[in-house]
Amino acid sequence: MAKVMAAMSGGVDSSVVAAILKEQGHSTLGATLRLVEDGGVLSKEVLSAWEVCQKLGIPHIVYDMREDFKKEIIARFINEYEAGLTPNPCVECNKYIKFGGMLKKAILENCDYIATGHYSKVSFNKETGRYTVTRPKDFKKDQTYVLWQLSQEQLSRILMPLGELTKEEVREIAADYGFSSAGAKDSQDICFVPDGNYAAFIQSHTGEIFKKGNYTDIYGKVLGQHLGHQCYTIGQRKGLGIALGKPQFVISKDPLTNNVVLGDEEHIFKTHIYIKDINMMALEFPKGDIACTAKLRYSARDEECIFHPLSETEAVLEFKKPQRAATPGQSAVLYLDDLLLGGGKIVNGE
RNA sequence: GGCCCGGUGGUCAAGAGGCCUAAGACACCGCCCUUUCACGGCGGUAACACGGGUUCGAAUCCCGUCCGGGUCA
Repeated sequence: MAKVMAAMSGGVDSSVVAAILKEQGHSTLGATLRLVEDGGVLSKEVLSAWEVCQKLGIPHIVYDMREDFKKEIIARFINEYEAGLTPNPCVECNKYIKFGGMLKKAILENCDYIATGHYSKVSFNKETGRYTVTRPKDFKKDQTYVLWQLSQEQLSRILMPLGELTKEEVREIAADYGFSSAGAKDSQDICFVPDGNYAAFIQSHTGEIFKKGNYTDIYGKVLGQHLGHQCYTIGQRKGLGIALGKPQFVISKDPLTNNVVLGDEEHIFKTHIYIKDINMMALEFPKGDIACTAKLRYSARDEECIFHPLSETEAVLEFKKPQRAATPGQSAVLYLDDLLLGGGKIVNGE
């Protein structure tokens, strides 16, 4: 049996992970990360995780990773918005924090593995000699999208037991153990922006006050004023605060001129999406085209496309059907059926 | 100043005496969805500029006030 560190957020999923590991006979310890300025070491999340560990009779450790989180995640998040991009903080957090800093801590504790409550499967393919991620049993909860940046080294030390379970089953297990989180809601906004107002977060964090700018139509005609390009993302409809008689969507935005272009939804469908910073997981970086599927947002469906490599880190995705709102900064994640091939960051689409 | 138009919810806009306890669209708000930002689904708030008339009955007709726009010296 192995020694495993369970990443415990205090929620249902990670609590059940700890329970399963213990049940399987692994030498298990729970670990909770302090990432943001919150209720301190006695925050609700930490207490909940501690309580679960008490019930299971396993050790519980709290790691203070606020500095790393601030440097790697929050700073990057802010910089990307300022640059006119729409960041994916959860993807970065997995790469740098959960399977970065935390994995290092686990190794220091002589753990063989780190386990998380992601709904995804990790396995080793003997034929290719590579570790792979595949979609979970509960396809509705599929979280493979946020894992595309992980390296082989990281994957070799990761367990994701919830890949074999449905959310309902997880809740039942939690209830059986009497975990207080069993019935808790599982959705949330950006974890470091609890009220969901990321624009206010950036401004209070940097002391900056966003400059108002112009909404224009696709021909450049000024339609009205907006609150700063950072407040919008491609494809956005709600929250524009401007009445034009029909639904209007953000077509594009420019951080330099602070212009936000609005128009009909048809203008945001593109077939060719350029991506960069590609990480291939299930295979070596391909030399030629690959037919696969790709999804451009966490809660989007993956759609058929051809992956045309341009360099070792760049490619063009050519979709059969035009895709809605390919957004610079967001992740494009590639699949072959249920297998996560890898992914990249969207540069633009046309 | 004279004359002429027009003033309906946050915006645009139906309405031309009873069918209006006032349509619709967009916006806004709430809930759901969601480990990103978004999309989406469902629901909700909200108006006849003001004061007098006419009429059984007025957002709709008349008069005045106020406010816009135009026009004439």
